[in-house]
Amino acid sequence: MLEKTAKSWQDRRRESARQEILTAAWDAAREHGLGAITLRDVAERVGMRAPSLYWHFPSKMALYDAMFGQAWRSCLEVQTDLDTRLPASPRRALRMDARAFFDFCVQDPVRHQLMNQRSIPGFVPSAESYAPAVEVLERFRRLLARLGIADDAGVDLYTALLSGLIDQQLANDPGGDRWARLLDRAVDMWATEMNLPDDPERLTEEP
Amino acid sequence: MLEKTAKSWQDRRRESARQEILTAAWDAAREHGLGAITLRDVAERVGMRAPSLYWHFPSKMALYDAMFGQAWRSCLEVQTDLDTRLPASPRRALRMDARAFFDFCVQDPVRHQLMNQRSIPGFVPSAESYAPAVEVLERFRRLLARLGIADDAGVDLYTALLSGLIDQQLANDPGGDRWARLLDRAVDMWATEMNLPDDPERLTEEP
DNA sequence: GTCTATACACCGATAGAC
DNA sequence: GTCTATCGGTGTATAGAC
Repeated sequence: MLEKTAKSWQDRRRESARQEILTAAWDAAREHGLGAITLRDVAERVGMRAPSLYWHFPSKMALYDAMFGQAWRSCLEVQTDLDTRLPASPRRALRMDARAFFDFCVQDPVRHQLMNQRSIPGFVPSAESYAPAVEVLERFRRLLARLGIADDAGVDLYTALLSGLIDQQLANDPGGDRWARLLDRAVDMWATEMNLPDDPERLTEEP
Repeated sequence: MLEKTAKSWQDRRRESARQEILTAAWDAAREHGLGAITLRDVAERVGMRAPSLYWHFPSKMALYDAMFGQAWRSCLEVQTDLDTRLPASPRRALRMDARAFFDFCVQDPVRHQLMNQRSIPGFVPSAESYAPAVEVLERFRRLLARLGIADDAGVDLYTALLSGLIDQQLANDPGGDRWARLLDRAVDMWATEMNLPDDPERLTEEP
């Protein structure tokens, strides 16, 4: 059992090196733009030469892929941490959930670009890196199911609304709150469209 | 007077060359991705060498900028052409207007990426190229004003909703209609939020 | 005026020495 | 593991052909 999970000294050292490279890559992306990362720049930030990175990552795309997975795993963690703290009121729970996702995305524009836009030509996330993204959406579906909403089209409408607010905020008012302050109103508008009861604590009950 | 507007033979020839290069650039972008355009590829498509492009465009960014302006001018043309054909019913007018914009964006993913996402590191549209984009939004504000809506926050909510539907359609169901078929429902949801009357032909009249 | 040839610095990636 | 050396390809500047 231990042999399976325990990591050797080499493995941990290797993992730490990978992590250092990833951090440097995020820094480079935030400084010069996601699509403007260069391996020479990343290598210099960790005190290496560019070819040495190839021992840790098989290609530049693999580096992007690791960043993608890291971002979505971080997002999933934020969302699951929220599960225990959601209020009983459906609308208030929705508002808090939306706010958490909105803030997470707006907080790091470059991360959001990698997570939610296909802007790197030729980059396609691996199944492993994509898994936490699927899990985030699945978790949200379960939340809605608990609120009595199982309308798939309604969920699609919600994702469009939320991602639209995030994109507009980042594209047209970065650092501001012009769309951030519309979030509650948007969620309520959608909740009304979904026939979610207005305020009471209890969930809707189908006849 | 004629001297002012008429174009010399050289000007027209130059304009035609620029247009040929732009078309080749669009082709290259659709084939390899917007951010993966190379000047050598574009030049080859028009039967030139890469450095020759520099007589027509001062830089690669200027090429992107011309494409950006072309895309938004085309979008503005589609929208203004619509003005004369909008139905009297506010909701039906809104639905038709939204559909025209949605279709225009979804019809060409690469064009949409250039118009509405900041995915090319270092590219910032010039004031001249940005002007028709502003005009499209202004025209929409005027349309809403005619419908009795002057709520700026409401307009922001609308742009978020519409752009969100477009992005989701392109990102998660390219070539399909999973979000396209939600468009009317979304517009109606927003119209209700804006207290737009349900069906009658006449516009709302403020006291 | 319109384009080509040449050149340069930088890119991702590979081979092989240590 | 990390290095040096190197490859083909990139955007771009410039000199000069016609």
